[in-house]
Amino acid sequence: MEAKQLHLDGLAGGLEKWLQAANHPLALAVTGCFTPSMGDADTLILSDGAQSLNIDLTSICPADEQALAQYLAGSQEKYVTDYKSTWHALHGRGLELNSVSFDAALAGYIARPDQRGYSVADLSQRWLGIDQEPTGQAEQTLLDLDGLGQEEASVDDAALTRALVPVLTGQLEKTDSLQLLSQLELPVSLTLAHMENAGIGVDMDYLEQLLGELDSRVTHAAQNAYDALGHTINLSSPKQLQVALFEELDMPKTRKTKTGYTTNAEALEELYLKTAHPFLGYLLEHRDAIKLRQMVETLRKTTRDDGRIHTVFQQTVTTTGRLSSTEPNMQNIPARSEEGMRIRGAFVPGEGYEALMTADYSQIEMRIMAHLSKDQGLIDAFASGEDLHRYVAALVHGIDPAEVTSQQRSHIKAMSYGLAYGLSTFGLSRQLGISREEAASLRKAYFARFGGVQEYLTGVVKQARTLGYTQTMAGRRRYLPGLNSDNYATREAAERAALNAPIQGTAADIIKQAMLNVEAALREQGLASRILLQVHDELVLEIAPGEAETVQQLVRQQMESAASLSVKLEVGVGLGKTWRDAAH
DNA sequence: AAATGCACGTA
DNA sequence: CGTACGTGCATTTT
Repeated sequence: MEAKQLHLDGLAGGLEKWLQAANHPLALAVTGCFTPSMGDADTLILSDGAQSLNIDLTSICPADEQALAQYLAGSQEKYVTDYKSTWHALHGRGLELNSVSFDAALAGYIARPDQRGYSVADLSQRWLGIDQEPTGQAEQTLLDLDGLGQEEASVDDAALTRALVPVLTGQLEKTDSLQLLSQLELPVSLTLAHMENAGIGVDMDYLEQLLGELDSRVTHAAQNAYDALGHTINLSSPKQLQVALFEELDMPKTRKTKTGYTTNAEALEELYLKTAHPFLGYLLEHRDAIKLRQMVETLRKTTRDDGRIHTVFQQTVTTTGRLSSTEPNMQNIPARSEEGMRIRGAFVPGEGYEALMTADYSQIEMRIMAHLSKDQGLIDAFASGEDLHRYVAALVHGIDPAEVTSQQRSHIKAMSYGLAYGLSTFGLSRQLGISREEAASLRKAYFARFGGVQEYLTGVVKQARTLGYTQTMAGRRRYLPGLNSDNYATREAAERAALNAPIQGTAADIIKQAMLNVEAALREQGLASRILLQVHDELVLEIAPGEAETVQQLVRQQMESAASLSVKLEVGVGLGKTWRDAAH
């Protein structure tokens, strides 16, 4: 773990000096105050249930310093890396702090999730019209634990944050978003802090063995590729590949990109069918192996001394309300290929735990579509208990579910999923390898049976054009100025985004609520099992000895009741010694 | 050193 | 001509 330093800046500068002198191990940064529901923006309130401490940040006195020192004395160590962690650092110790700039950052995000940049400087510029330093200044102030001259800048941050309070509060009220912030996002932030602090266990021996294997795969594939080509090139350079493929080997040209011709996997597969040149096979093998190798290496490097990976969940990044994950990204660990799944085998329960559990929503976006569209056919499809795509295919083709061929089922499956992100008949035909006419008639047949879905989708876009934004079930908005663009491509892209945002966003609302429910229920029942990861429609939990059965029931119950839709929410649960084994 | 483009992993 | 992301590498720009 990193060395701990204490840091209080801004209006608490007096405290900072005192605590530095006392060489206190806790890192803590407070720059300003934002309380959407209560006032007292100048007061720092620490409370752990047994006692609370109020400090007037505008007039720190020695008595305040004494009280805070006493208060902090028993707390466990934390470190601060950004606004969220500032907030987490306090909440993670069972304290409540009503008034840090993290709240302002989240409030700014809720007010306009389509815009990026939620530092105090960004927010002040946007909402107060105050041009401060270029972006990044505010974070640097927080991060610069040893910095000189930070006090003055920090005072500005604090003052700006306080000035933001009424503006952002008003904005949240105006957009009916205060509840979304206070009842969902701020509580979820605490859950995320717990998950990040917990991290996920890594089997380092397994990972290193995997790395060795992949290394040799990379080496062999590269050597074979060079032999097939007759000389060495940088296989990772699209530019050099283009020379080799389209000039030396004189292969047919692929789809154009801005800088030449694509060399992506799909195009290479096609070239292989046309030319059967062995170089292409080795190149694809090299691509695959080097990608996996690089990913394993990243995981190895980011595993901390405690043998665990502590990802960071970003809460103010996506336009739809989903989380994202960085350092490393734990939401794109391979799951589809057999080879890729081996990476999931590296994630294991840590000491004091006996298993990992995955719990994922089954077809949550289609269920949300059924609910939002009120399409009786789709609602019945889910109520029937029949396999969804088989059932839908049977209706579309007017046959018995038992007569549906596997191709019919897969085509309908692609069509259904495509609806949620505005897939065109052109795109559908390309994806399924059928003609545009066939794709168009499939779409027509589909909407003949599921007219409610079509009406819903066109209605979403129409409403978004009128209002300027879409909305999720929890009231999360996405603004789409592109809907009125003069540019055809821009407008079309905005329409697809408008189709997708309420569906993807509502799924995000639901799983966030589920995370709160699950965590609360685990705590309530005194269980030691805990949530480690969220992957959009899936939770990964670490299971304490003897708790598997109880937790399985609890998780399923809490996730299924996170929202009340006109179709049932179904949750699949898997248990295993590794993340791979816990998948199902 | 920073920005851009391509490729590719996830839901 | 398919929504939402993050990361790494090569290459280009500053």
